[in-house]
Amino acid sequence: MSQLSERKKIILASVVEHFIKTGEPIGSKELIAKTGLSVSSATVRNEMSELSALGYLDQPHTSAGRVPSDKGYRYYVDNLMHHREVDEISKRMMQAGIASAQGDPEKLIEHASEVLSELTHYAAVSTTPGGECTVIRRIELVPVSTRSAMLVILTSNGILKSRLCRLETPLTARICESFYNIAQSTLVGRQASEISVASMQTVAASLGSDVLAMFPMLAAVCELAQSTAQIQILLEGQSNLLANSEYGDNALELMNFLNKEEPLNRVISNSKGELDVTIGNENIYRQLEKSSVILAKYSVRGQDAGSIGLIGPKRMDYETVIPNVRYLTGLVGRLIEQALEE
Amino acid sequence: MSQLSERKKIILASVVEHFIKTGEPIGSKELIAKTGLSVSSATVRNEMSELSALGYLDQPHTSAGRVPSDKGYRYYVDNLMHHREVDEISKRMMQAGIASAQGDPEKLIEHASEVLSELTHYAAVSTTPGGECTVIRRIELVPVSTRSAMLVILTSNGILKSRLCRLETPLTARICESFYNIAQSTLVGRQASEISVASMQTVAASLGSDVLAMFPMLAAVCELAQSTAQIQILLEGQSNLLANSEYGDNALELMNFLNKEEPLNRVISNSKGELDVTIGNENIYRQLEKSSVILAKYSVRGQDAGSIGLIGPKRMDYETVIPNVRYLTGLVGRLIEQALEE
DNA sequence: GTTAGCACTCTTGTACAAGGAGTGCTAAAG
DNA sequence: CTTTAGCACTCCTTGTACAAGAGTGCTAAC
Repeated sequence: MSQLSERKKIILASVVEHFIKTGEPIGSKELIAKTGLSVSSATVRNEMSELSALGYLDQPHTSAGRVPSDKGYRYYVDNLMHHREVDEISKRMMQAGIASAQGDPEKLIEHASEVLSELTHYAAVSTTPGGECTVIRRIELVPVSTRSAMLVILTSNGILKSRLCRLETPLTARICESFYNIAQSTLVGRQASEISVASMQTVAASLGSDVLAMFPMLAAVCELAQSTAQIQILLEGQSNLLANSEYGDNALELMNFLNKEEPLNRVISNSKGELDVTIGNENIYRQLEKSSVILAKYSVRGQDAGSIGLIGPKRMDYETVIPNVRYLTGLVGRLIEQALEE
Repeated sequence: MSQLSERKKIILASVVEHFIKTGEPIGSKELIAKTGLSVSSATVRNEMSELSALGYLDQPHTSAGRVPSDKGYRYYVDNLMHHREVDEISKRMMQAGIASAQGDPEKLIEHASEVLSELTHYAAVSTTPGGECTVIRRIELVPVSTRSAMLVILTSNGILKSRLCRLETPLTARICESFYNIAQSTLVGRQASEISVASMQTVAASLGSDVLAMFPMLAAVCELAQSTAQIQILLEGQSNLLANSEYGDNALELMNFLNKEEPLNRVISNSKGELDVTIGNENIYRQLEKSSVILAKYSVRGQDAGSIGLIGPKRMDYETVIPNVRYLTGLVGRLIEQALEE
């Protein structure tokens, strides 16, 4: 299947690159001018005809030039494309863009998405670290007034969240201490996702008369724990997609699709390897049939922590964009690790 | 200037309402059918002709029907429109949408924007509370390990922010205490926006040899204070705008405009009254010439705290949308106040 | 295997006519 | 002075026709 003649490879690569650059089909004559092949246009036509028969090229209509099919893009990405070095300016931009958010992993990912979409002019998607492996590391309760307190929670992957908590009854020292005991014994060291309303009820049952005073705090800690476990999906720079004329009237449909949590979640979790490119109809959703999705995982301490990627038209500039995404995930992983050092 | 005959008012209102509903111009004949006016089409034509001369109506071309001009919309909004009651379902949706975020004013505003854009199918903009009047209410430092600590900051308007802070030297009890003293004496009670790198340097100067150990914390507290003072601008549901065909090719331009912080900021801060409608070219930016902006302020304890509003095509459904926005700002203000009660 | 030549196909742009919707004006009626 | 019928006029839209241009596929010769 990957046994294309050298010449076919040159022709296929040329069609893909031309289409990526211009968005226009290319004909046999123009292709010769571009590649410098020393054969006649008829020969190229024969080759293109075979490439069409093999499914690598499409024709918008009988007498237009050729454009790459999904299979053509796939072959290009897997076998023909050069992986460019990330240029210094882009590296700087990425570093500068996320440096300000060190110490807060969620902000870090947000900034990373922003800078990536700005750099590439496509839409960036990403997931914050979290999920199953998030463990509660620390819980603090700080009284603010007699009827309110700040609750702070820190997780193993460096996520820090806090919220104000209003109380039904005055906060006594005894209640405070009791809360600390509970936090220490039944919450710290646990997976954040385990801490549900149900598990709180077991705790509450053992409290006797303090249950009323404690209730708002337990509810708040529960909510807070869940929000740290919750992986957030970020979408940045969607408006970049509008500049791509291939979407035309489908732009609205695509936007609506991207703004729905659940399918987007499935798209992201569907990616397999370290870096994964999904082209057109390879996507599980019809709404992405005109798009390519590039997704790379960032890892923290050797574990997959989340993904950062791009969504754009199939004629994305793969050669420069893929290295960018790869570089960025590396950078993000390292920065999160740094923040976690003891 | 507002002295239009009753009949002219009926006609103007009818043109506006028809255009809001259908997006199409309306002619004299169809207008009679719609309004039930018992005059001939020629009479209506004369009236329309005068309304055009007065600048309330436009003609896309000589032989099309009439559409409202900016001035026509203005007259409609100011004098002709009915203010509908907010229906129960919408009220419920708004309440439900923001209830889950009580206790965190920023989340509250975010959810409010989401629910508003969902409800109206326009783009929602909003600003979080903050700005000049934000006063630091409380600062806490919680050691996590020898080399890191959590820093928590609470403001007068209920915003609670925290971040992890990495230290150069081990955290001793003395350093902790020293930090508390500084926080208590020079930070708490101050306006958050006053706390700049410069003001920190004055503090640092008085520290002697502890300055090195203290530096990361001071930098962090400074950054945190500034981020609480910083008003955030939220934009939600931009993709709703794509469904409005009047934008056509300008959709991209509009989106790009809306995604820039600074001009959007100016648009919002430009609103005057309690609730402000800006139509088409009344906007200070050309990019909004095809849009209307509705902005309402929410207030906390009698002070303006921020704005929530909508951006949509000029043919927005003002009658239902304006009451919605007004209701929502009321709700938001009350909820923030509740969270602040001692 | 390669190439020149040619008929064929399909898109794009222009031109033009027919049809329709709506106006503005005039002159007569209320 | 207001209202109305009537009519010519304008402009958009739709459909058709036609020519130009680009590119292909095929055939036959090299």
